[in-house]
Amino acid sequence: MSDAPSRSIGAVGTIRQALAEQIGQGLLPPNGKLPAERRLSELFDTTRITLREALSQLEAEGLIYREERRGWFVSPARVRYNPLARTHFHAMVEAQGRTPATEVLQARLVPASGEVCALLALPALSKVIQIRRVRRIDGRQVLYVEHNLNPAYFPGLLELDLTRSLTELYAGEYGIRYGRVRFEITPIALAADAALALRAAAGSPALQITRVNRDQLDRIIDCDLEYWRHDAIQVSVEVPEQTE
Amino acid sequence: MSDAPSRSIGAVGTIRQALAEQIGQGLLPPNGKLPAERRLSELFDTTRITLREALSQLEAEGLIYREERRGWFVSPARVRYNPLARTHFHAMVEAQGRTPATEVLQARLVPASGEVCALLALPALSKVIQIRRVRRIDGRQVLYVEHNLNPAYFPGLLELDLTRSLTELYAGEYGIRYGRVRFEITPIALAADAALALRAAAGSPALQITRVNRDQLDRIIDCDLEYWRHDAIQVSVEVPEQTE
DNA sequence: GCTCCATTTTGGACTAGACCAGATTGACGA
DNA sequence: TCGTCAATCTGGTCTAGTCCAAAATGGAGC
Repeated sequence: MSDAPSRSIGAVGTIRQALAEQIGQGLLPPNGKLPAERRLSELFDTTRITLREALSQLEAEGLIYREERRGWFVSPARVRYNPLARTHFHAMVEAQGRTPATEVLQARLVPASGEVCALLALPALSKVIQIRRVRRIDGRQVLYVEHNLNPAYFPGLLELDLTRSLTELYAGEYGIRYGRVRFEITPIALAADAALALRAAAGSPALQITRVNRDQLDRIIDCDLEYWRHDAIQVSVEVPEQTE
Repeated sequence: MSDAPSRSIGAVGTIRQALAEQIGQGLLPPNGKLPAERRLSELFDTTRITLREALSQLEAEGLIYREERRGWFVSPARVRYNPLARTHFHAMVEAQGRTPATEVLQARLVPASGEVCALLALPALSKVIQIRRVRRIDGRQVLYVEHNLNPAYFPGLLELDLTRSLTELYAGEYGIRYGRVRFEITPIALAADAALALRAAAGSPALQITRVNRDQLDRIIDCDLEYWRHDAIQVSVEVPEQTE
């Protein structure tokens, strides 16, 4: 898009371009594993440190990703995500020709953290229903979510099948539909717990999306703390209509 | 927020925590420069490579940032940014008690790129008014923007003072106000041109925000390609009201 | 065919340097 | 006082390894 730098790009740049080109040509399929670091460093006739520097840059660009102690893989295309849309994860992913999956890690009633109390506008030390889940796209863990529900609106929810979409549960069991939404997006590094769930290295680049959801009566019903692998999504917000 | 890992965190982790703690305590002021890498590596009794690994992690977390060949600095607090709001950059920054500044790099009539044509819904090879600017907060370059305006709506704009807010120019000179907005947020690595303008290293983590703006008559008037230093902002979207 | 265990492979972390080029700085002269 | 230039400092890049622990693998035994 701009003029090419005339000066040499160095070994790291060479490796980066070579791998990027191979990926672009489709020679390395999405989610395919790259050769071992040692093998690649031989291939490019360099040290592992230099090679890893190049891999890190490709990771930052979102072309490849790493699974902790498991190796490097080619990033599939990003999924478009509109936090304002009321469709649930499965519908959104399937609409884009991909295969979603959800795994429940924990579901329990706990004292809310200070942050969550503030988001839900609850008094200090309130209890909330906390649900932790990992979401996959085409088998790859891309999203770690912590849902925090105001228990007043969802009696007996912990007895239900939480593998189902929460959106469906809300509507089917409680007659609650999503209304207004507020959300915040912050680029961060993955903390240990989220990293573990995503099979990523702690400190990996990620996108934190915090949502506060209201129902059709404008009551705050829950908040989600989402942690996305940074190469997995493209947030796309289209406001249907805007009133003055 | 979760249980601490019991196993040793290693040298990198130790350095990370030590620096994070010093920054948290305010011993290193925002935008203050860290000691030279060699000095820090002596201080922590390790090699520069290991030290740089720790600095990179802190960079990923958004605690520190780097200026190309100039050193490492402490990141100031993030600025909240609502891409749906119609306030301009200066107003937004000042409202948060910070000092904004804008610099115009280029302003000219050029053939639009394919991407820009698509965003503006213009036929191929259309000309657009391209304005490239760098925005600062408290002296630090945080945003590189490329505005692309449909020239049909802005005759003679290139003769005007472009240091002023575009929002003001639109309203004052052309009677055009912002209406509906669509935007996309993607975590990327900085390309060479944006990196240069932001005094960052090419490949640094960044947030790309692409906006397509319409006026009060719902005509597409321009699109912005924004590149933010990833530690500088927190995107915060509050939808005022939502119609079905 | 399946489980379990030992071996091998692989990524994670770290050491101890070197060389280069851009940025900073301070001394010198106009 | 100010601008120029040279010395110095500093980050950017790279070499050539080592040690460790987790993951993958493949074979033995049931």
